[in-house]
Amino acid sequence: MPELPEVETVVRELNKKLKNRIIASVQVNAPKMIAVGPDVVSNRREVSSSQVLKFIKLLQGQKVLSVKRRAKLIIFEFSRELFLLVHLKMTGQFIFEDQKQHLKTLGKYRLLNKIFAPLTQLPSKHTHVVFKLRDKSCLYFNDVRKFGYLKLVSQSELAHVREFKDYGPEPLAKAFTLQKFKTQIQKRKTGKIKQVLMDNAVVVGIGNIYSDEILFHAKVRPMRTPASLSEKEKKYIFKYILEVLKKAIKAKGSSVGDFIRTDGNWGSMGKHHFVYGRRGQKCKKCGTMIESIKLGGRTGSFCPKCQK
DNA sequence: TATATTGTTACACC
DNA sequence: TGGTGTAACAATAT
Repeated sequence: MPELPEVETVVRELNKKLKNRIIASVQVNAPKMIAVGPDVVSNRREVSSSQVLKFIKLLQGQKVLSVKRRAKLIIFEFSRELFLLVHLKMTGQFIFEDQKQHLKTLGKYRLLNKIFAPLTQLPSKHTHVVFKLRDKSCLYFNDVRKFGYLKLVSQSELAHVREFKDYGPEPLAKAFTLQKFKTQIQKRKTGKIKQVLMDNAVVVGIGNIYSDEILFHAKVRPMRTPASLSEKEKKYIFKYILEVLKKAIKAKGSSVGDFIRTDGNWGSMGKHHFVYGRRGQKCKKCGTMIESIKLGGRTGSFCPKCQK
C-alpha cells in the first residue's frame, strides 16, 4: 500500500533513472486508467480512443526533466510544459528496466514477486501502460486493482488540478511545525485521531500503515479524539510523524500487499512495523496481544498496554 | 461466491 | 452553510 514513504521511494528512483531520457513510444492497454486534462478522474468514466491517441501523441518525444511528489501523487515534469500526474492508489507499481538489465531484472522480479503469481513476467496481464524510451529502456505501470490513474496536464492546467486544492501541509517540509500541526488538528476536534492523521486536509501522505505506527510510538490509541489529547501527547504524535516517515523512507518503504520498488526489490520497513497488520501477535515492546478495531470502515491495530 | 482490501470523492445530515 | 461522518467505488485474490 503506497503511502508517503513508498511514493517518495518510487519518485527518488524514477528521478534518478529517468532524468533526461526521452520517450519514444507509449502503449496504453487500459484506457480507463488514463486521463487528459485537470478534472477529477472518476471511477466509471469511458475513455475514448481519441483521448488515448492524444495521450500517446503528447508524450511521444518528451524529455523527462524531473520526477517529484506532492502528497501521494507522483509528478513527472516533461519538456514543452507538460506534466504527468500518477496516483498508485492501493496496488500501483512502476517497474523500470534498463535494456542491459532486462533479463537480470526480470529474473529478480520473478523471484521476488511471489505474492501475485500472475506478475511473473513483464509485461504481464496487470501491465496497463508501457513507456518505451529512446535508449531502449522501458518503464512499466502495473496495477492489479486498476484503482490508480495517469493524468496528463499542461502547465496552465496544473494550477487547476483538483487534488492539489485539497492537500494540506507536507509532513516533512520545514514549514510543518508542531504549532502548525496543533492548529491543523484543532480543525477536526470530533473525529478520531487515526482518521484525523489520515485526512489529507490536516497533513498529507499518511495512510493506514503509518497512522497505526505513529500512534503506537506516541503511545496514543487510534480511537482517541484530538480534544482529549494532552500537550505531551500532541508533541509525541508530531515527533513520530516525522521520525516514522523518515525511517520508512530510509528503509525504502514497507512492502505490504504488493508494493515493490522500481527495480522489483522490496522495501524493508515492514520488518520494523510494531502494530500494523499484527493483530493477534505479541507486542514487540511488552508482549501483550495486539488488538484491532474498525474506524470508519478501516482497520486500526494497537497495543492495549503500550497505548493509552 | 462472498468478503476484505484502501485512498479518495460524493453526498446526506445537522 | 460548513463541518463531519459515512457510503460508495474501483477490481481482484483468496
